[in-house]
Amino acid sequence: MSDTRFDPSVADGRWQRAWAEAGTFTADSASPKPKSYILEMFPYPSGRIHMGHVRNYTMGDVLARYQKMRGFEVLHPMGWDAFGMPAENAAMEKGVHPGGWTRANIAQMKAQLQRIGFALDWTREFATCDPEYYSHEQALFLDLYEAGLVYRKESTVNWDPVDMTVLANEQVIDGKGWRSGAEVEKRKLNQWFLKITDFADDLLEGLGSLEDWPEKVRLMQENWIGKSQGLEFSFELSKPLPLGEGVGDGGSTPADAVPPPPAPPQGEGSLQRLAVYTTRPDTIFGASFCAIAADHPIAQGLAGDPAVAAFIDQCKKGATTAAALETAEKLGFRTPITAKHPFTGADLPVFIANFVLMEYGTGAVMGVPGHDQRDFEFATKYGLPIARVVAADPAQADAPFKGAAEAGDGVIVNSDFLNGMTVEEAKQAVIARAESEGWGTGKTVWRLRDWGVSRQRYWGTPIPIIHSPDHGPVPVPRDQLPVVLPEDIDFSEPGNPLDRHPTWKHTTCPISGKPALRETDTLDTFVDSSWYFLRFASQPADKPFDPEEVAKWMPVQHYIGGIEHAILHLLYARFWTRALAHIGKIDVKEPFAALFTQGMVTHETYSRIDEARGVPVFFGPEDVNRTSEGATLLADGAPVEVGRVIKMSKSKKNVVDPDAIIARHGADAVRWFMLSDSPPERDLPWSDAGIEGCARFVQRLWRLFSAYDADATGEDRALDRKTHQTIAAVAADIEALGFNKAVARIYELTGAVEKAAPSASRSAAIRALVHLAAPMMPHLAEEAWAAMGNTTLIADAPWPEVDPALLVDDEVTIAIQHMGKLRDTLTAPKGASKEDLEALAMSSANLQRSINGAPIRKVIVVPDRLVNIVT
RNA sequence: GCGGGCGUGGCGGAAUGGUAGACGCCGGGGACUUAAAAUCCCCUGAGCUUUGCUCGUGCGGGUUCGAGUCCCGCCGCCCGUACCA
Repeated sequence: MSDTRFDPSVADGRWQRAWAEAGTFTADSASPKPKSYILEMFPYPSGRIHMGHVRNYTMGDVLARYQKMRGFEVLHPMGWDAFGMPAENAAMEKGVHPGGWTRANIAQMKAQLQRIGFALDWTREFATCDPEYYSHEQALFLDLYEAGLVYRKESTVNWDPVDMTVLANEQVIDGKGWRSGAEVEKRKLNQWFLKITDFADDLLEGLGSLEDWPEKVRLMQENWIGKSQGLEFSFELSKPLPLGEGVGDGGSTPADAVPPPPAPPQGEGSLQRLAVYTTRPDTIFGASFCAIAADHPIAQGLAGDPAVAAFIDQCKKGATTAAALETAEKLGFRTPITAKHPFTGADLPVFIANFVLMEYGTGAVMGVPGHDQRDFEFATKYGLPIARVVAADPAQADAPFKGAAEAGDGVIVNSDFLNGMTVEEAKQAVIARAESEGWGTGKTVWRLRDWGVSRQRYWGTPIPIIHSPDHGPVPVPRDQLPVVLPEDIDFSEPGNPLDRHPTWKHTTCPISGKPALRETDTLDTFVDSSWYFLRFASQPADKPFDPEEVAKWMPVQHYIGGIEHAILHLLYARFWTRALAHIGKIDVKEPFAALFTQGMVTHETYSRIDEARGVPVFFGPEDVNRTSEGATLLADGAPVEVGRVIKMSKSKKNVVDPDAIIARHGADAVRWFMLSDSPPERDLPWSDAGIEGCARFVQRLWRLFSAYDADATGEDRALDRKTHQTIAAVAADIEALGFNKAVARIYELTGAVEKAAPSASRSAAIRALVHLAAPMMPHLAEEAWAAMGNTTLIADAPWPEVDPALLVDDEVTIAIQHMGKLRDTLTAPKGASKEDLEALAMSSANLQRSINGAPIRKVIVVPDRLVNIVT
């Protein structure tokens, strides 16, 4: 070892080739070893790997390499979530083919990933746009279709009339299409849906078993599923209402389509009853009005009145953000209709109200101002009675309200037969009464909607359905799969190119043989990512996966990705896994045993205010000279404002390109930086000083490794202890995903070894350090391992054994306190008796000075830790 | 509004109720060098009457021999979100 510098530009490539040639990270499902499946969320092939990817995959890589060293057969695959809109946008803007654009991006990003030296099993790589992948997806879709989990229905979508395309909710900005800027229209289209609601209860219940998921994600999913229990019942209306035009379901999109609300019971050509849903049937005696949504059939029926129509219009204009809703005023329109209270017979006024949503429950509510804050505000504004029906105790039955509704628990008052019951008892009593008298039923309502999977786009998995003139929608026969996307495609006009293609959609009915049309919609890309982890585990040619192979690897032991997928992707994958289990394809319900959501990579921003326009102009870090005092622009040497540390984004120009950093400092320095300092779930602020420090440490370790002397003799017990304690601690930290702490331990041991005199212990410590560094800085570790004369790969080496006897020190530092304040520290033998420790403490001059002769009332001794004297 | 998270040096952050600030970055001083880079050593929470003492983990209380950690009440920031009946 004569080289004084570690040269990553040579070493990185050397070891990356060595791993590839040896198949070091190829997972063998036939291995007798215990299995470990480590997975990071696969990337969309946008064209470039960014720092967020690097951080995400580095964490998974450390786990994968560590698990391998611990004797597991590790599956750590990588692939590409390759369908989706950006490819079509590129096709429209640059005239390239979406497939070609995607393939080129994949090639580029794969090369980038390989330069970072990730321990990936590239033999299992696939892209979701491979016909080999999506053909199996089509087969699974048909399996679910046959199991009755797929259905078709008319649903409203956001339609961009200029681009002639459907927009997701996120693509509608202020009511206009994000690309065209055109006013978005509501359109009704026949769309395919997956029955995720069949699994709502199971998906909710399953969250309880996911102990290694972040509490936050479980709560988000719980809220999204949104289970509530209550009573659905109907009021008799004072006068029948003629049915008007425009009765239909509310606005919705493919992503969260809304089934038509249960139609209120109807008389002949009229509405005689008003159905409402409440989670507080116990408060029914407090109802003083009813409120219906602006698009409720009754409101629509009254829309012939210009005043009603105007009010409905006003409701639709309201803002939808949470912040806006919070301050939005409750608005109502009093209709001439009244509703008869089922117990008191009182006539309650029926309002059209802006705070009632057609999409939830029945689109109508009973208003109980005393015990619902919205109803309280509404009643206050429109002078409606506010009755108390729940009180802290019966004596408070007529206590006044203090400016707000009381939604809490208590005892029922002013409520006839419910008086004296608890809230819970009264709920049950009212539901029982309603059911026995036939005017209502107990009901569970879910927020979760069925999953609309139709997309009017080219670059996705074709939905394997044929629309027959005689037999309606018919599944494509299995022997005709896959339905492959046509290559000759024209993006020169707006709209779905599949629909416009001259021949593709023309086929024959599988039943009658008569001419028929293919479904031209493609599947939501979330379908692609709902089962890719199964395909990684097993990829036979003739079917989506082999259940026995899948069983060897699943569930994923560590799933790592961004919090932005907390709901949709993770819920859909959980649903899809359950659906496959439901039809007997697999024997696992929860795909991801543990989930980890990593923080973002952030960077400070550099900007100047453009005087003319009054807006900030941002500069990239490469154009700025940053010192500890501030920052100046390289171009003119004048200062720029150093802004907050925020997520890297192109618009703020605070992006750092991984390739440039790797070229400069090597893969290991970047990997080390990704693991250092910040806890992995928190944001990681990128800084030049930080990466330079990491690059320095790589060299510092290299110098230490270069000083390795296999023949050194002599024992250094203290260093042996430090070594073994560090091995154990780093292992525990990695297993807990506390990478920043593992990094700190390695720094500590490095410092200790550097200071130690040559000995066999020191050489052993250096060997241990090479192993500890191997999962994090694999290129450096391999280079050092080879230089030490090994002909094997350290990636294949076992994690060092720990001698338990060396984990405990034989001397400990005892804190000497007086009244809980530190007065001295003394060393004592490990395991010294309480009496000895007390005597030792009393010998401390500092302690005696502090006590100053005061009588000792109590002595607290914590063995091996401290002595506290109380006076 | 609701739900979740966070608040510790100049910065990122450590700390099973038991020595607050591990480790890294920045900064200061020194060694080596003709010089620079690289490297190495020392210092680096504030203050004071400096063998030591006082203060100090967002604020105010409490529990405890002992609180960054537990409890109660506030404040601030971040993320999520659904006026869900």
